[in-house]
Amino acid sequence: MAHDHGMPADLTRNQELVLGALNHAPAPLSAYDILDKLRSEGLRAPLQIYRALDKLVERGLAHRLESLNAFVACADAHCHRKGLIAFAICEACGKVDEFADEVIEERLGAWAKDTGFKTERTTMEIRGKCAACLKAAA
Amino acid sequence: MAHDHGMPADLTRNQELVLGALNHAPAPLSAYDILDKLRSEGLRAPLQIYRALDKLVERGLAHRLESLNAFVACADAHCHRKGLIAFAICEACGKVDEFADEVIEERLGAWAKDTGFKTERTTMEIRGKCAACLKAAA
DNA sequence: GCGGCGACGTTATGCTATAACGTATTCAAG
DNA sequence: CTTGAATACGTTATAGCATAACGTCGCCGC
Repeated sequence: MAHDHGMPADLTRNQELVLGALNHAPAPLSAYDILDKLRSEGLRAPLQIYRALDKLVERGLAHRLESLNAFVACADAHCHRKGLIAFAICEACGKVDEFADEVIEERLGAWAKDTGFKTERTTMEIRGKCAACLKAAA
Repeated sequence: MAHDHGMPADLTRNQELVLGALNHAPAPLSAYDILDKLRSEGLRAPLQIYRALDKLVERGLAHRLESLNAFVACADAHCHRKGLIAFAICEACGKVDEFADEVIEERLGAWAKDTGFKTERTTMEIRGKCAACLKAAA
């Protein structure tokens, strides 16, 4: 497959459009960025975007990056990755790398257990420069 | 000391006021929350708050919580904690617990080394319910 | 003195997100 | 069939978060 943008079949039109926009973007998009890309499709209001994003995030098809107030498509289009996901965000090119680490997850779990905290959601975001940009700058 | 709010002596008036507001708050405050608390001191514009916050965060006296768009005083008023800090935010009472974990730091460092990513800043925020609130709800 | 620097104050503006309302569609139970 | 719940939709208005751009002031070293 040259371009794997397979999406679940049961998305609504708006959800499909929003996910499509995220899939084709090389970097995270804000809700308003997405709106601008989709005006030609008839979308007009921020709420149309936010509502679609809520569903997509809920289903694990997209992620919200808290430190950017922006969104990305899930790196793995097929499976909803379980557990904690970390994001590495390049401040030069904007690309986002997504990874999981069981050890980190286990450490956070241990901390929660020790303190009696009930975790509902965890965000981990690393800002910096990716290898490609470092190389290009050298 | 009953109430340890010792601050560095070289803060400007605005920085002192803002840090004071954060120190006395039981939960994170948004910049506008702070502004409202400080109107009686003569502060009027958001920028006055944001400028002070920038400096405080830069010096490690306060932290920004990305997932809340809000700020807290550093839990340890004296030393600027080094390295990565994780925040556990209770969605019931708003309290924030701040902790560090070398293992996590080491794992992220290893990931960065492997992929050639140069980390500049990391945010880790856990949302959930604290032990006290869980107990109260039971 | 003077020039650089950093903090300050003010106005205006831009970006991010949600409230509140009503409508359209689907679908299953009665 | 039809009625009611559930869900998505569209629109307008508004709330909440953050910064641009300008000029001023006071400090300090030269």
